[in-house]
Amino acid sequence: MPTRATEPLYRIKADLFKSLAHPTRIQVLEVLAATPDHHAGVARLLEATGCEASQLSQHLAVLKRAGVVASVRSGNHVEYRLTAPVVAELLTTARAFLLSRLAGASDQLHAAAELPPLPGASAQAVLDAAAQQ
Amino acid sequence: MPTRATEPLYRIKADLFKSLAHPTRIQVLEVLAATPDHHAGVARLLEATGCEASQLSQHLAVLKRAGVVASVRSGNHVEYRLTAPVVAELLTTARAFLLSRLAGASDQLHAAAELPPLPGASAQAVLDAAAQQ
DNA sequence: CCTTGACTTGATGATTCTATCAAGTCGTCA
DNA sequence: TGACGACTTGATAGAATCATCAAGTCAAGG
Repeated sequence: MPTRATEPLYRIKADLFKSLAHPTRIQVLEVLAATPDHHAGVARLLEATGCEASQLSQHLAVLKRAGVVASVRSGNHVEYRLTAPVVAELLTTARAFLLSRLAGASDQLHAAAELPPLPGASAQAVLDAAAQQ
Repeated sequence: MPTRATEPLYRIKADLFKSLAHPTRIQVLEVLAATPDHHAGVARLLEATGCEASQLSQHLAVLKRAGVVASVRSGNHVEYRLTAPVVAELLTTARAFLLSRLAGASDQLHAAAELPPLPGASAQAVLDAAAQQ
């Protein structure tokens, strides 16, 4: 039970976003979301983030406390996994927003300059390009 | 241009989530997302959040810096709006996760106790009930 | 003009987060 | 069993965030 039942939803939601509000933790979730079964070992996360073991461990603890990931000990090492596929959706939605913001800003600039957008620089093109990774 | 182009995406994403990581800011976004055209005046936000004007203003500034909302001055008062509909989607996805977590926890408890779930307490039922608000 | 209302901006102490380093746990293998 | 590897936990100094209060801007209305 990661949260108290008596807390209002907007507070719980804020805590969820707070658990995502760090670059290293985003990197971790991106790695997990990128694997077919949404899990990975600590070693994999260590090399992906390039940070110190204890630091990674603390960030993983934050994600675990938030109920975003869960861990399983497998012999001498530990595997982490997303607790729900919708977590990956959260990341892709965030990316969609960021890309729409870039595209929107670009469109705004072009509109302000009263020039047609460059070929391959439209909002859709940006999204298409990004979809390839 | 809310962010530098040279920053890696995971850092930009973390900054986005950081801008959402406060109860008052979530309340603001919920109010905006709940209106048909995704905008509302400061007075409306003030009464919805119940916080002091200067405090609200600072939270609005955070959201604006993150590019999540934009403001328009209309005579003597100011209107805020979501910069993109996908922001609302971010909130509903977060809620979907929280609900799936509750439902999942409930299912786990039932499984652990080796008892059948109560009628109306399944994951789907929780989601259905929540969909009504 | 100048006052008043609606917001925003600045400054400051208190709380919370983060990175670093030391120490601890828990399996495995010699 | 006892040393090593893989992680986790604790402690602490430094950085960032937040709430509060004072002061500032800006557009109507008198």
